Amino acid sequence: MALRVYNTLSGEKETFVPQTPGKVGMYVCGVTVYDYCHIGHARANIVFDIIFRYLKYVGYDVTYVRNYTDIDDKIIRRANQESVDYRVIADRYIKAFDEDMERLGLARPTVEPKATDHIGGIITIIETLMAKGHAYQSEGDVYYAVDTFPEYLKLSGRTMDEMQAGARVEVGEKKNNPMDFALWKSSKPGEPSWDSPWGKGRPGWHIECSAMSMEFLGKTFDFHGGGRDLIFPHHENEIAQSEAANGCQFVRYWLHNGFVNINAEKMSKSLGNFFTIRTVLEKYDPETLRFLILSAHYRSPIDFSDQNLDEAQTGLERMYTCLAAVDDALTAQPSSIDLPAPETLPEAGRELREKVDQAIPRFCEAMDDDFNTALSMGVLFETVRATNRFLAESREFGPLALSLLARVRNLFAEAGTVLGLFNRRPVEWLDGIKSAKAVNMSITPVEIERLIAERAEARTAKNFRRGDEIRDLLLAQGVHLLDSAQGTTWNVK
RNA sequence: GGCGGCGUAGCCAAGUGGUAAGGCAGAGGUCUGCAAAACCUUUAUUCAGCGGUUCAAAUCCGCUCGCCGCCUCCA
Repeated sequence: MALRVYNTLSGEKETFVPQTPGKVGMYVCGVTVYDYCHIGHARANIVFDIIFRYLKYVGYDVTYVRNYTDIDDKIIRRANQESVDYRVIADRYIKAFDEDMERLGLARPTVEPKATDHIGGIITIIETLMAKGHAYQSEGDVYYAVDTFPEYLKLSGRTMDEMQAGARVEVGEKKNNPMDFALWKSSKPGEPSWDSPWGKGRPGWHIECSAMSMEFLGKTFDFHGGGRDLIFPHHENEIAQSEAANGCQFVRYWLHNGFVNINAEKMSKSLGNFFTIRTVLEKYDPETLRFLILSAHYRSPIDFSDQNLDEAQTGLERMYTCLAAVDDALTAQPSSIDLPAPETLPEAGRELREKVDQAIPRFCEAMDDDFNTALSMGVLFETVRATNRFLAESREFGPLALSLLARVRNLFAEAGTVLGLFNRRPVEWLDGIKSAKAVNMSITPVEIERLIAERAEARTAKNFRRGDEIRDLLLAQGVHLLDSAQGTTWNVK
């Protein structure tokens, strides 16, 4: 089954054929580093992290480039506000971004270039564009003349007329056409600047991506990704620059992720309705956030709320609880060889074996269909149910059963390398969730343990009334007791 | 105003022509001294509404209603 991806350029799902067999070049627009990242950034980065991981998983040699935009108006403004060099701001938020992505469990891209390290390449492209008549100088600035590129707006599928109809047309006296955009901006005194054939200045926003992608991936490469909101103008302008300069196709498959919404509205800085990644991670586990993001298709909008995060956590707990039980069965078994002779699997076992046999193929089939993570997680949940059933119906496990459970464990580990989940030992993850919940309780774990001990004595003495009193008392505090043959443990509701 | 997308159970969500995955929540049951977890059963004759095409539509077409996005920095 071949990988099929939705290409924004064609508006259709297409079978992916790499430019060079066995290799993939992929560029994703990173962040402008002037503030902490919010959940929208988390989604974009997680989505492309999964795509990166899956491409590697199916055997491609992937070169993944994700840039930092470290020079920009907003960075300069922020630097002025704090009266520091722009570099201080850029470096601070690059560090913050790296920390956030690390906590979210993102795989490191192959290259993470900074715009300011590629000024030379940027200038070269602008010179080429000027030489070819696609750009013109105007009062120290250099603009791209969109009229010279007939295919302009092919990505967003609109026409110049449609774009301008009703749109606020800012009259840029410096521009020949209001739709023209800056390739190079002259700098005001005191602003960061680089020398160029057009005087001191800095690059426009779009040109850096053309320069960096060409540097690391060549003139034509396979995937270019980013949020939907980058389609216009950013990606449209990148196409105009790169294709006009190089005279060949820029990107073969354009991928765009959907937004994170708050109450059905786009989360954004300008609306002020955003949550930073670090704020969310104070309360929720990184894998929980990842789970929530993976539970919807990457192109659909996703609503962000505590309720959705809570549900995601419950769902992940279900998976981890199952894996913990599998680990238990796998390690708690006597290693002696005098286990029951070659057993035949009970019905639940045969059903599980069937699920296990199909799990990875079905998982891949889902991922092959434009990275359908929501469907792929459905496959995992079905495996969880079959596993739990088998566990619940088996008293003891023979070699056949144990090898089946080991396969369950392996398939989750395998799917986990693609989804970026199940990185922790199940019991550890569950303990982490438990203690996070316990923070909000009015009772300490020590007290809970003491009450459990008292209850155990009462129960031994068949004093169930006292035992139940203690259970109810703890329940009132949100503590559930779990009795088992091994003793009593507790969990937080 | 122009262009585009979406509307699937109480909630989240997959499904783009063949008769509705999965998760959460709910109900009943098994297990348990009682619970919890787990398991079993159950919860949309129906996919915003109305019409059309087809042997067959949530899936294609048209219209209506509602929500959202882009057209300006934005993941």
